[in-house]
Amino acid sequence: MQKQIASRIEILKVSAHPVRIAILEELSKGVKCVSDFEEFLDISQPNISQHLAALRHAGIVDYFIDGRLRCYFLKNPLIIDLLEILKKDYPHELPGPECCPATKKGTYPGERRR
Amino acid sequence: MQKQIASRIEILKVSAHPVRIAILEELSKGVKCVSDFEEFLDISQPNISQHLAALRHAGIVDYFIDGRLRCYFLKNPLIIDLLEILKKDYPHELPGPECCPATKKGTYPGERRR
DNA sequence: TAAAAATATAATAATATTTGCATATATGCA
DNA sequence: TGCATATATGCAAATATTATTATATTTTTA
Repeated sequence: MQKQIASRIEILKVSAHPVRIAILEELSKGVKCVSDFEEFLDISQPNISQHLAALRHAGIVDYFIDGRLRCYFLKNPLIIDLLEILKKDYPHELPGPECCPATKKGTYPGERRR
Repeated sequence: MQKQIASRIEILKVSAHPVRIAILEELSKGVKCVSDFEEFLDISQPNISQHLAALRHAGIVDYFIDGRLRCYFLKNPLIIDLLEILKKDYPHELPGPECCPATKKGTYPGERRR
């Protein structure tokens, strides 16, 4: 596996958490400071800071300082595409192989001894 | 958070593992049975089965049976888009807010007391 | 029918993640 | 300077994930 893929899997892993997705969704709309998140996330301030720290350490977000506010913003462009996938409509499952998945039996298409 | 989003975050979470991404990448090329995975994944057979079980339980893959082979295939269409994101080229970071992130100082754009 | 092949399951141990709570730091203001 | 505000950090407990090992199940073949 390439290194780049590995680091992107790490990005996925860090993002794949309900609170962190909610944070990222908000940040996709614009800059937000920590107490903004307190208004709509039903978790403690330290916990919010911890999630933000995880996102920061993964290079997903960054912040600038305004007085005592930390103003967070999105940094990693992959996140935009990821958020899109979460909202996209997928009307059907993928088409199964042309065997008979209904019966759960079929013929393996690969080269294989029996 | 909507239920659908929550279940998709679960899909992400299950997928965000190097071995499971390698499995999904292979399955995106076509049906594969468990011993096919043994040929290029450097982990034990039981561990492969466990990863496949995790993917099955999440509704990401399914299988049909051919004799003693279990022929796995991709089921969830979101995975195709996810794999694409992992390979896509992202040449730059997202443009920062129009303040001065270089100095890490700036002015919070939201409505807030100081 | 017994053995082999392909795969799954179960139990365990090691490790990582998550949260809660207490406390620390830094800034602005009286 | 001292206090309030905004946020971060450290640590412990609870929980979840991962890999390992042993064993079970199913199907084919001899």
